[in-house]
Amino acid sequence: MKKNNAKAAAGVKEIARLAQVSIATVDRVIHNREGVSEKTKAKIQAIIDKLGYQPNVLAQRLALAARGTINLAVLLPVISPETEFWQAPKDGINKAAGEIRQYGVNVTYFYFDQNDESTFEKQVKKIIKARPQGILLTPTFPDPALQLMEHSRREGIPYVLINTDIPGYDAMCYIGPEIFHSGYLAAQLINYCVTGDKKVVIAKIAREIDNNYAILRKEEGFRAYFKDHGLPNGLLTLDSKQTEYAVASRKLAKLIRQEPGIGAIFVTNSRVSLVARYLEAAGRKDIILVGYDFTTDNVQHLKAGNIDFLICEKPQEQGYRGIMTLFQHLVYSNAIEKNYLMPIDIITRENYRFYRN
Amino acid sequence: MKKNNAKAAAGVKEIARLAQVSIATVDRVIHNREGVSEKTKAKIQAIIDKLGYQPNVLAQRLALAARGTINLAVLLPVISPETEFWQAPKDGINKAAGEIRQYGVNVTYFYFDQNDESTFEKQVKKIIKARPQGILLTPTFPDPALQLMEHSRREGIPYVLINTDIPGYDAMCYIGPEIFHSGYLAAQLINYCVTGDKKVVIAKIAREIDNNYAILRKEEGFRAYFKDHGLPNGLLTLDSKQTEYAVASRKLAKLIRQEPGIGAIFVTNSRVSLVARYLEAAGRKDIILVGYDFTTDNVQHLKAGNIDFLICEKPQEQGYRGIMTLFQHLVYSNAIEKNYLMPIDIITRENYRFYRN
DNA sequence: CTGAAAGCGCTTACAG
DNA sequence: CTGAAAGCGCTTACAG
Repeated sequence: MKKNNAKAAAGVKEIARLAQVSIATVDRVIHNREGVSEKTKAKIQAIIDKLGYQPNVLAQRLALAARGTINLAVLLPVISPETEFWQAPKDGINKAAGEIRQYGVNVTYFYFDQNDESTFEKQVKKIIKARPQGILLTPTFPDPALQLMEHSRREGIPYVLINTDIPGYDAMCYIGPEIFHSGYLAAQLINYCVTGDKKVVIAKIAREIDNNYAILRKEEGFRAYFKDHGLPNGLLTLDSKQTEYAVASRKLAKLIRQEPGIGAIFVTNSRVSLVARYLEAAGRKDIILVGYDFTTDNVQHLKAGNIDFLICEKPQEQGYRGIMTLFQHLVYSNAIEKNYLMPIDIITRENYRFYRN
Repeated sequence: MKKNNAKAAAGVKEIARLAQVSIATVDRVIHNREGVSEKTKAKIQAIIDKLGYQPNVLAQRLALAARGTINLAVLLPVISPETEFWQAPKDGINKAAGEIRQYGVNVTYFYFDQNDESTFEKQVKKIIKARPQGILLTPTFPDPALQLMEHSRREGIPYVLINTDIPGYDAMCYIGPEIFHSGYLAAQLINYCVTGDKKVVIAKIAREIDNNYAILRKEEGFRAYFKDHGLPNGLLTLDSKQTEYAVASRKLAKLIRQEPGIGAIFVTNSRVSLVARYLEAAGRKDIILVGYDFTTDNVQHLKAGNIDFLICEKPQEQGYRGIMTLFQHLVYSNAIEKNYLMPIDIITRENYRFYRN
């Protein structure tokens, strides 16, 4: 029977008593503030070290509550049925905001249209004007995003990127998946499920394919896996810049007609439900389908057996952690971890029930 | 641009001012304590409701720090190379203990030997004698575990079960996986990877197979899947009550020799590394291997390609959450969620790098 | 360079 | 039934 801790931890008062100084002076030493003689400082520091002093975070926060409000800006896509994915990060952000609201933290949302770069630019300008103390964003449009990040760096405003990184740019903090590996993993799963005589399709269904870094990078990872482990009987491509079911399904139908022996389809984003819907309608339960994100539609199709694997990277936690990172940095000067890579979760019909975003 | 919150939240002081009473009386109403006239109570409650008052948790906790120490008892297996799995829950418990230590919470460990029920019984007696305010345990041996739980129920001591539940017993709180589904999922994965002409092996390698509920229940889930979805060419069994490599591998070798056409092996616990080691030595990379837990050995074999899938149920989080549940119940009278089912995570060679226990 | 005092928002004896 | 006051451990003007 071992005790985990013995005596109650000593606080500033006890340190002050031992050093025969006031607690204000102790506080100065603890926070490395100016205006303490070397001698007193050394004496106090020695006692702190000896006692293994750990500040009471509760009391710290409570005392800090006296300080003014902290304003955080959040730049995300508007949430529509088509962008349901973003509800999850938003839920996480709201959860965090709720927890730290009582410490005087304000979270303000700035929404842009994923299909219109100019709305992103407009919101960037608004954020700059609002002068928040911290920023959470997803860099859907790299150019204006870089502009915001550069501005923040100059002004000393911390920011956090979620969901997607900007390749080649040394961002202050990224919280999200290693996208390349995410595609790599998708290929591994398919490789397990499909025999060597089958063809595999990479489907990219998005308005903006060519400058969507996430989609392109997932494809790279996917192709890399097959390059490393031997190719299936063929790697086909399906691109659709129109995201309506009618269009996407027509293209898909054509491809399947022209290319017999398709064993699996990998959809690089949450639009996998469109493909699922088509396969269901066409009665093609034999084709393995892998895609992204724990959205209502997708889970429905997973349940029905139309989707085999969903890959998901805890979007809610990304939002939550992003806000908390900013908060802890601003309030406690905690260092910001440059890269927090999320787990790449595999969801199937048999474990989705227990999944937590 | 929507604001998430407007004015700073009102506190007890403001409520007292508005109701023209003292904050002590406000406090009484907030906590539903005796000794407030109906009239005052109603007046104060109305103001609380109108303001949507939310207590400042920080201040609450800080004030509570004045109260005495809370003692929590933890009943877990001793950690040896063979039971490395338990390091993870312990890490989670230690993490939680560290966070709440400053609020006067003490965590005391009681260790038993997984292969010796009498050590479990002995520790149960010790715990009862120690009179902790809360208990965290894993019911490896159901009988003495039930004894402890019944005792706790009578005494009004909250307890939390982690990792394994006791079937048919209505425990106060269980934090862990739905074990049946865990086996079911394993079967699904194998079903994806193996063609119908192959045989599948269920390997149970443990000193105590017959009264190990977790192992039996996983097997049930595993078999149920194949019953629901059609059987492979044969479902074989490998039991070994000796957990040394020499013995287990000999049995395995014999089975593989006798039964050609084995396509996959499912190991119902973390001993999967023994099988991995054998398959590697025998050069049988063609056999799909599925097992449990993110231990050093297992991850090594995953990396090397000897294990295909590891199923893992966040053991660290189980420990962390278990302690936090007790803490929050004891300090804030938070209700205890009866069942907190952990996600059933799938780990492969391509995503283990990003996994967080 | 140092200290006394007020305050963060809540809880708790204690007094009436 | 109700209130004044002290205290949780820390931070911060302010005074010297």
